[in-house]
Amino acid sequence: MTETPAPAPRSRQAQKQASRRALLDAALALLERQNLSGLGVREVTRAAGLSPAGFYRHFADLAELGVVLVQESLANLHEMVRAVFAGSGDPEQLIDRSVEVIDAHVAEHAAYIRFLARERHGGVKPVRDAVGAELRHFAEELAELLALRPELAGWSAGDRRMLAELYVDRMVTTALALVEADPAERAAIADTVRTQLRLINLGSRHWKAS
Amino acid sequence: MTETPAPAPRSRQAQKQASRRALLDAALALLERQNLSGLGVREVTRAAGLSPAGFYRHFADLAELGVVLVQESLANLHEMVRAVFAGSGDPEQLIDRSVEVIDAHVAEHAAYIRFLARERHGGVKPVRDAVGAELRHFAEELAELLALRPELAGWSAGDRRMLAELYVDRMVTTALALVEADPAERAAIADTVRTQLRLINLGSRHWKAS
DNA sequence: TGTACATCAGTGAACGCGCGTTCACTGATGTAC
DNA sequence: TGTACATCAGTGAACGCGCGTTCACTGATGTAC
Repeated sequence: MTETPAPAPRSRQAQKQASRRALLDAALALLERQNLSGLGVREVTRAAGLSPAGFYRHFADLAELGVVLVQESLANLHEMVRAVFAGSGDPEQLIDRSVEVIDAHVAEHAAYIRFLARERHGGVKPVRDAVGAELRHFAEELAELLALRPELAGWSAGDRRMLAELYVDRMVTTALALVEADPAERAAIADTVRTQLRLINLGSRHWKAS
Repeated sequence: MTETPAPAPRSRQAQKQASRRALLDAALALLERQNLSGLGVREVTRAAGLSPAGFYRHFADLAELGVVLVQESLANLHEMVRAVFAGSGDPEQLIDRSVEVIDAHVAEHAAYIRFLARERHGGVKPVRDAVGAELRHFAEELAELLALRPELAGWSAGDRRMLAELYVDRMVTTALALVEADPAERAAIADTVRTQLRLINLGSRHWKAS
């Protein structure tokens, strides 16, 4: 019989980080099946392997934990959209690439997407506000990227912003639809959104800035 | 001193209806500030003026009550959209009228709209499914109405459905944005969606059915 | 019209339960000398 | 390197509380004769 190795001593900081991570992960997993407002402190600590009181070493309450999850959910969104726009410039290719990226992102981070869908209009105000602020920020970023595109030269800032919101909204809705769909439906959803984005692109090509 | 009039005797049926209505209204009011999954039976009966046990004379649980609220939320949607399409045919006027109707509807039924927003992706499956089914039904109805429009003659059923989903989605998102906005922002939101719908309309005019 | 019985929406008390939060504590990690 | 003290993440017990649900009941409404 081999001996169980003595537990490697961990720095206090690293140990605390690990517990915090465990709480966040446990909460995220539990939130796949319920709302944040239905979640309990004891439920989370039980799943994370801590005592109930341990929770308060990391967060004042579940809303605070929720806001952290919102930030994590949207953290890599910005690099994603920049990556899409960095490539070749044909709008058709851009649309295809966007949909691919969304599809891959949803597959990889399903729990985060579901969480955002639940809490975007959910009953916990600080979390709801955090989601709203992040999405607005995201639309701004997209509007800036649209300003660089030759086919939109001469558009007013307001019109660019309007178009950015239209795109963001379509993408968000698609992500939510994908995460709740069974695998068989996903290809059809992706097809539909591709067509819709093409139609929007067609409209913007014929748009006359007022 | 005038006498308090003796309480008018109510039929049992009418009395039961009134209690049921009180439960639904109390729940709807409470749901403006929280999720269905955070709502309690005792909380609802307290607000409705019944004893906790009284709840079970009307509903098996809160999910059942929630499904009824979903149906009520969307009940007059269909006549609304038919009324919009029944009028004069110019697409621009149609867009203006649609936005006006949404705006008025949101103002009048804010609590129902907020409820739908919360529970569309919420943690109570029967309710979530009910919302999804109703919105799908709504998109189908719109697709049928689009089939009658001369400017879309020759479109495939699939493309009409795609366009209907795009419109429905934009309208739903707008309704949710309006209900959460303060009055000062509402005009700007309505302006933005009008512009977006015009752009989509422009795209569909140049759409070549494949 | 009057009387005797049936119905059933709503009650109030009771149950066991899991909740959020607090508290003094423990013991491993970290630090000063 | 060794020793004495400080820190503080995590514990376990305790608290009071409101919850969902059940139950036998009450009394007004409804019905049969």
